[in-house]
Amino acid sequence: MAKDNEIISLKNVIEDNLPSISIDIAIFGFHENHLRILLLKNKDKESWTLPGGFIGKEESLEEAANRLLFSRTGLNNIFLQQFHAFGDPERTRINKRAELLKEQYAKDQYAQEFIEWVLGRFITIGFYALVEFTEVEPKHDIFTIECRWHDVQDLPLLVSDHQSIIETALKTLRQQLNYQPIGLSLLPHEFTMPELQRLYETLLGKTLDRRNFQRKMLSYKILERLPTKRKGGAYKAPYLYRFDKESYEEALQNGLKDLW
Amino acid sequence: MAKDNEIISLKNVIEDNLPSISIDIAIFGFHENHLRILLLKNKDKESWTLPGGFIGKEESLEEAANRLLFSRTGLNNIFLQQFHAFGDPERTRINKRAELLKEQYAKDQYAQEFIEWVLGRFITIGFYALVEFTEVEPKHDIFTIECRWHDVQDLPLLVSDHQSIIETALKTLRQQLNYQPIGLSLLPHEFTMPELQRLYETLLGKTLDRRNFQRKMLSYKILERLPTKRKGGAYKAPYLYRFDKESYEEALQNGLKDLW
DNA sequence: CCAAAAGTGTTAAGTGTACACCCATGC
DNA sequence: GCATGGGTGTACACTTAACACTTTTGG
Repeated sequence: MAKDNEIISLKNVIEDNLPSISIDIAIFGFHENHLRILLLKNKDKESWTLPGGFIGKEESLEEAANRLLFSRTGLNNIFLQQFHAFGDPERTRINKRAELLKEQYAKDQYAQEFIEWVLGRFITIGFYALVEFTEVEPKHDIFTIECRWHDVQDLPLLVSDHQSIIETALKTLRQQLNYQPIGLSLLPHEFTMPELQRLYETLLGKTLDRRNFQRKMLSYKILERLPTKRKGGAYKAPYLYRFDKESYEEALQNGLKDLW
Repeated sequence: MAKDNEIISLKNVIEDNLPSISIDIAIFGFHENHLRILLLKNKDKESWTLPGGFIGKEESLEEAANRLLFSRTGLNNIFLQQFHAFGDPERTRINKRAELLKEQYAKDQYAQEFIEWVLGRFITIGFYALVEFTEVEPKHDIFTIECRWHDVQDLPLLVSDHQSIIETALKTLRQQLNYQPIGLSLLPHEFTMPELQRLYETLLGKTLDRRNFQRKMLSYKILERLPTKRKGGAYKAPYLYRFDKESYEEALQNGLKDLW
């Protein structure tokens, strides 16, 4: 049975949001040389869902996306960008999440209204976000039972067209590698050159020459080499770097002369 | 006063389409070394509007965009691609088109319903289309009094955020020059190298070296030189070329190694 | 001292840029 | 023949790609 505040929030969903339109966000993080994506586990315990939600009647798309991103990660001021609208009429024809809710809240009038609303056709605006992996505190919502990272190479069963949304997001991410501050967004403030290289290699799906990578990266003049080195690891200690945000964004205006 | 079929069509607009979402299309053509865009003149005789419309309840975004494109140009199978969703809550706060209609159809119940519907907030999915200028037969709709080409360098007053939609479309067009069959879509089947160069120069907003342009273009192996030359003009007759569609699309997979 | 990783240097091959030259056409 | 535009060739600068060598660290 729904708790009071859940009932109220379900009722408000219809009143406060635009109909027929939703937002889904592919939230990417980078950890241990793997690109990860934040997913929510549905109550059916089988399928997973992209974080997402609806657009307030007085909210812009970007405001809504930032609000939704914050509610899953606890983060603000994150790189977030829309990349595609998904509007196949079949995409929300079967909505398992809502069907299950319908049974669960069978005696609840507001919930039933909500379920009818949410079972209708939706067009979703896909966003992708890039976050620093370690800063995220995943939080699931009332429709789901878990929120955690998945390797993009090893995705679980996803509802509706979310698999395809993720694939499009990844494709966009790769295409924009030289036009968006992707390194700055996915890595911690301080990182080593090999770490940056692993990120590029992961995103591009191929290995790069260590020496040429370093030279090219430095030639962009967007990195600041710090006096400290990373101690503790075996072998020679690598320098630490930090992005010079200003130079980075300036350089991205024309794109980092392509590329590998 | 509205004619019968207009009343019916207004009523059907609400019943047949998704609420809160629209489509606007920036239709580009290239003629006499100028990039043009197809615009509709509103009944106020002052402002212009992008071609657009709504999405049928069983239609995909692409189907809707193609239907709308056909209704303004008479063309099918045209290069058409979504590029951005515009969702500022202010963007449709003032809708002159609907306000004028409201007066005009004051005694008409269906029209009033329609006007209320259309005055609400809309999120619009922006598409851009590339057409062969000479093949288009511009047709205006019942909300407008004229449909004609405008030079993108010399745009008239536009409603709402349509100016900004056009600017975003142009920016996207330039960015995708090496990744989409833009030449093939905007030029006639047969064209000369200088004509192709003018197109690139216009899109990029800068002049290119004639000789290097030719060499680079030919190096892509996407052009077929025809035995005939363009007669009639003054001076030396240039060769005619035609895109090899298959090679072109294959080459675009990896992008035409950049670029000018 | 050795292995492994990081930093720097060198060079040949390839690409881009700027320009010189020749060809075709109309007047 | 000359002005104009179209087609081809070439030299040079610069970038890229491949690889050698040196330095640092833990064991």
